[in-house]
Amino acid sequence: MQAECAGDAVKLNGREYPCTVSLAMDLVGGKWKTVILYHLKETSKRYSELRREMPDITEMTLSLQLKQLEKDGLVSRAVYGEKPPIKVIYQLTDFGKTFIPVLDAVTAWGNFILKEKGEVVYRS
Amino acid sequence: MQAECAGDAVKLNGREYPCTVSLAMDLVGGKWKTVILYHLKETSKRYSELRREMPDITEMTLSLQLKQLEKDGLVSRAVYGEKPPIKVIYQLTDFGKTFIPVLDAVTAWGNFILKEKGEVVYRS
DNA sequence: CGGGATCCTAGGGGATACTG
DNA sequence: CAGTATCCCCTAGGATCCCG
Repeated sequence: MQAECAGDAVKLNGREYPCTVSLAMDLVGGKWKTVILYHLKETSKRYSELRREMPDITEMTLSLQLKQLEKDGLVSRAVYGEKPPIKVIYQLTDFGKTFIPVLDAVTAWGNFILKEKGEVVYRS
Repeated sequence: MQAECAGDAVKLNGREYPCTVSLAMDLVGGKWKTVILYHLKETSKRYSELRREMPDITEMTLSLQLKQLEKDGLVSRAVYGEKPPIKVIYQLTDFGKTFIPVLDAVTAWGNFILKEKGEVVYRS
C-alpha cells in the first residue's frame, strides 16, 4: 500500500492534493460529513429523519453537507412527489459504500479515544 | 460498534463534538495532518526530513500542524543539542500509533479513489 | 416538507521575511 | 537547523428568516 505522498501530487474533480490520504480526508473531512455517512450506513433515510437524528446540525448545514456529499458521489438523492409534502430520500451510492470500512475504523478509533480520555455530555 | 451519535455529545480537551467520529476527524482532519502522520508511520524523523519529504507544505504550516498533533498527544517532540545546529526528532506516541489502522484504511481508500477516478500530476 | 437566501465569523492554511 | 512573526485570504459552518 503505497500512497502518492512523495513528490507527485494527485488530482480529483479539478482539486489538487499533495497525497492520496489528503484527497480522502477532503471528501469526508469536516465536522459533519462522517456523522451523516454514519447515519446513512445501514439504510437510506429521508431528510427529516436525518434532522431528527442529528439535533445539533442546522438545516442549512445539513443540506449543504448533503449537497457536497452528492457532488462527490458518496450519496444519492431521490425526490418523491410533486407538491408539498414531498419526500426526499438520501442513500449511499456504491462508491459511498466503499467508504464503510474506513468509517468503521474511524468509529472504532473515536470510541477508543472517548473511552481512554474523553467524556460524555449527557443530554437525555 | 455503537458511536455516540444519537443525542449525547462527547467532549475532549474542552472541545465538544456531536459524535465520536466527529471527534476523531477533528484530531486528524485538515489537509496535512494525515500526511504528516503517514510520514511518521514507520520511523521517527527530524524536522528537515519531514520538510524534504513534503515539499509543498510551508515551514510555518508544518510546524503549526506538528504542534497541534503534539498537543493532541499523537506525536512527541524531542530536542537534541543546545546551540544550532540543533536536532529535533518527531515520532508517533503510543496513542499516535493507535491511529495507524485508521490511517491504513484511509490510505487504501484514497488509493482506490485515485485508481477509479483521479489522476496523478507528475512532478518528477 | 425540504429546503434556499443572506449575513457573519473563527480559524485553517498560505506567502514572505526574519532569528536563537 | 529548526523554527517564529506578520499579514492576509478563503472556506466551513452557524444564525436567522423566507419559500415552492
